[in-house]
Amino acid sequence: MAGRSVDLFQGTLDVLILKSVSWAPIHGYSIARWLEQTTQDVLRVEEGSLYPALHRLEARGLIVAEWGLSENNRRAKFYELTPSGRRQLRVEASTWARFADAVSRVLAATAQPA
Amino acid sequence: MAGRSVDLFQGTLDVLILKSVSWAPIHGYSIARWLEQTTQDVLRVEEGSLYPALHRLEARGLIVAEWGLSENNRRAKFYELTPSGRRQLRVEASTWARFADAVSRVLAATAQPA
DNA sequence: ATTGTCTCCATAGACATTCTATGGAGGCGA
DNA sequence: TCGCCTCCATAGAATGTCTATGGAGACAAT
Repeated sequence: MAGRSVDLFQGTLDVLILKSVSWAPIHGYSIARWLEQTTQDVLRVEEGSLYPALHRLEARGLIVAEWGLSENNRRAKFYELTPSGRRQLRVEASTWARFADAVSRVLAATAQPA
Repeated sequence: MAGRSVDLFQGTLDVLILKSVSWAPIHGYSIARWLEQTTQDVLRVEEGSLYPALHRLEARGLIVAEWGLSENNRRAKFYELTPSGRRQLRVEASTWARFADAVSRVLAATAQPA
């Protein structure tokens, strides 16, 4: 059980993607690799989740895509944050922090009130 | 925006409930109140989510129910952890911790690797 | 040249969970 | 008796993630 990865909790993928594309244009496959690497394989994003998510974010105008060539000389779509996407990243990161803190408070509670 | 509550991320409700019932028999309505109170209204559990979740957990044998009378003299179903539920609480709490830590690591990252 | 492996994109379909909306019944106080 | 609060419950919609699958091109090895 020690090394298993964790299924994503619904709603977290978007903010993870927004963060991944917040520095420089990056393609989908690379996003997945970076997330796995950064989290030591705790977060594993399946392609069947990733690409629909990217399309959603693009449709909402939070990221924009452009075709290019990957490091390995392959056709790849590079995504980048729009200004609106950058605002959304801030919002969702702060929402996540509030939420995670609240859950932690519950799980750390040692007794219930009267 | 400051005081808004956060929709639950799918998958977190179970562990919150298991924790809520981990001390003494408690009924559904009271679970919702306790969660709101403990998280200063950040986590708000709707009844349409709560009761189905309780039934799910009961069906899985993680909690057991017994009818009783509430503090206000009303008919209420009191839930309690089973031994199997207590084990599950440990598992899910640890899964949550791993997950939350991984997400935090991503959101705190300041640069992407080569 | 052929084969295999890896990269990269993509879609379909199943599945689980949470939400909104709604209803009802009983206790209690005004 | 009227209204509010407590407590349980279900139906239906919406959403997002997963598994499974496919395809095509780059590159290395044989």
